[in-house]
Amino acid sequence: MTQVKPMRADARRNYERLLKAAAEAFAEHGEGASLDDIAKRAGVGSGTLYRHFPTRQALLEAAYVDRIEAMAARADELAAQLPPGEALDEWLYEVCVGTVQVRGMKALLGSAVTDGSTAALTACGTSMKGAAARLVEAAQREGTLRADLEPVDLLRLAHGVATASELADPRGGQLRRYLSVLTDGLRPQK
Amino acid sequence: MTQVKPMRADARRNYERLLKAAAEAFAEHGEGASLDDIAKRAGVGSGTLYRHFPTRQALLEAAYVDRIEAMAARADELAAQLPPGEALDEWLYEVCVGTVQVRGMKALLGSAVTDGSTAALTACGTSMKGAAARLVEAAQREGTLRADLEPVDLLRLAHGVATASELADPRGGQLRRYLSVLTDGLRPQK
DNA sequence: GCAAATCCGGAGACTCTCTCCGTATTTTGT
DNA sequence: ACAAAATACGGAGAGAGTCTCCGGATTTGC
Repeated sequence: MTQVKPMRADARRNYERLLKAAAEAFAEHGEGASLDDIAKRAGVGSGTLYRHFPTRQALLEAAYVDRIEAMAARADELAAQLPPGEALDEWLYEVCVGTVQVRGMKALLGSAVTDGSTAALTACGTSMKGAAARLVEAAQREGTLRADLEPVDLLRLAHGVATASELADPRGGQLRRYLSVLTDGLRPQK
Repeated sequence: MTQVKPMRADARRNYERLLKAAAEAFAEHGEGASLDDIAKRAGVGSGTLYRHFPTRQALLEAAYVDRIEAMAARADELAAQLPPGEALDEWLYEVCVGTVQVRGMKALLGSAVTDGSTAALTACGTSMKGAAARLVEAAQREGTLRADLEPVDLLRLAHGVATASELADPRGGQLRRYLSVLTDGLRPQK
């Protein structure tokens, strides 16, 4: 699923530089980092940036695919070593931590689970939904997760908890407490 | 707690016009509406806008105080006609609906419950926290609400649920379902 | 090595925010 | 009623970003 035609050498070089510059800039200034500034850091014209990454989302995603894939992979690790319900809880926690700690991640994960967004069919959205689906199915089978929720619902709710926790403390000090409300609410009620 | 010195006549007139224009613009374009455009709609120079409302938050708050106060008052109405736990649930639902339906409200309520924000001590923040506090205390006394949550925590969590629900559907179609996860999680667990 | 294909750069047109200060309006004092 | 003092107005313009456009530079294929 790589380029049909391989990229021209200079194009590939600039692409890589942009990715590196973007990662730095997003880490430093958050999702709102200046795009022209990223181009400058990469030693590239702004036209080049916009050609490779037509939207901020596209750049954000390209800069963070690795982390996203790691998160998704982590779901299976947890599934292998914990009972389904606990695996899900722990995974949601880790997702929230990533959302809160990695600047720019929130916007990316948010748009990945936004219904109707053109970004809905992005790679990272697919990975995360897939990972969530595996945990969700197991937990529902086990009976420790309400049956009326789909994988994407959990991702959205986790996003909401991360948001709430940022209101209290940008560094996530309240995350565990807020998340526990969510995880309690995820259990089937008698 | 009105102006110490009464405002000059033209100042008051412009203030009112700005408020009306702002309400329209926020309703139309959301919290990000152009401020210069609001000034233009009001038939006023941009300097005048910034003099009356130094920040976007200030304008947002001034434009929506009424609604916020109504929300806060609604808490007491509900408390008077429902058992504490249900009153709280219903109030949270109404707050979320307002958050989702009234464009610009989300930003306002969000900053009102943000710790460390200078906006933390705004009038609307105070009203909402006060209203929440009354419901929370009653519900905790009754034993239908976890003891480890403060009023402001609930406002933040509601904000998170509203956010999650917007990811699914900007018109709030999933709000009830998502909120039910929160309200279930708010019960003390055995 | 050369033509064709591809990609680059950055000027520039827009949009938005926010400040500054000469000018205009209102209020006050008599 | 009128001048002086107090107060408020307005909009030009600086600054920061976004995003496009296309003449010119690079790379590739042969």
